[in-house]
Amino acid sequence: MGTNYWLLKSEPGCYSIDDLAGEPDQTTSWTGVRNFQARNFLRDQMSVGDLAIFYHSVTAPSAVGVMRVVRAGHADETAFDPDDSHFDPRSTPEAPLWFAVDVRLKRKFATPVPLAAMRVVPSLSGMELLRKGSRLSVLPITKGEFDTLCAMGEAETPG
DNA sequence: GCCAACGTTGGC
DNA sequence: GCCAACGTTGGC
Repeated sequence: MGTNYWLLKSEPGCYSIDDLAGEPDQTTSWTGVRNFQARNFLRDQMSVGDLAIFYHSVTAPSAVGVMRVVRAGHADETAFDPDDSHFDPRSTPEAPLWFAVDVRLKRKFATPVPLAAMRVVPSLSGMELLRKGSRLSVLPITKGEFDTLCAMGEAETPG
C-alpha cells in the first residue's frame, strides 16, 4: 500500500506548527480529536510514512507545513485524564473510544498558503476543506493536492 | 426513529 | 463579533 496524504487542522492558539517545532524530536501525539469520522481516519486509515499538511484554522487560516506519520493509530491518552480538557469518561484503556497518531515535523513552509489562495486554484477545488461548513479536522487529500500545496508553500514570496 | 435544541467549529 | 453549518444529545 502506498503513501496516503492527509490534512490535519489545529487552531494555532491551541497547538501551532511552532509548538510542534519545539517538541523533542519535533514529534507529538495528535490528540484531542473528538469527531467520529475524523477518529475513524486516525484509527483505521493512517499509516506510518503517510504525509500530512499542517493546517492552521480560525486565525489566518492557512496550510503551514508538512508532517510525517511516525506511529499509527493508538488510544488518545488525553481522553483518560479527568484534568484534561479533552477528557471523556466513555473512553477507557480497555476500550478506547478516541485515537491519535504520532507525527513528526518534516518542514515548515517558507510561505503559509492561505485558504483564500487555495480557493482560486482549480486543482485544489475538490478538497473537502474548501466546502462551505467543512468542519472535519482530519481529512484525506490526494497526492496531487498535497504536491500543489507544497509547491505553493515553497514558492518565493511575490514582490 | 424523528427532530428540535444546543454547543462547537471556523470563515469572514 | 457575527453567523452559517454541522454533530450530538435528549425528549417523545
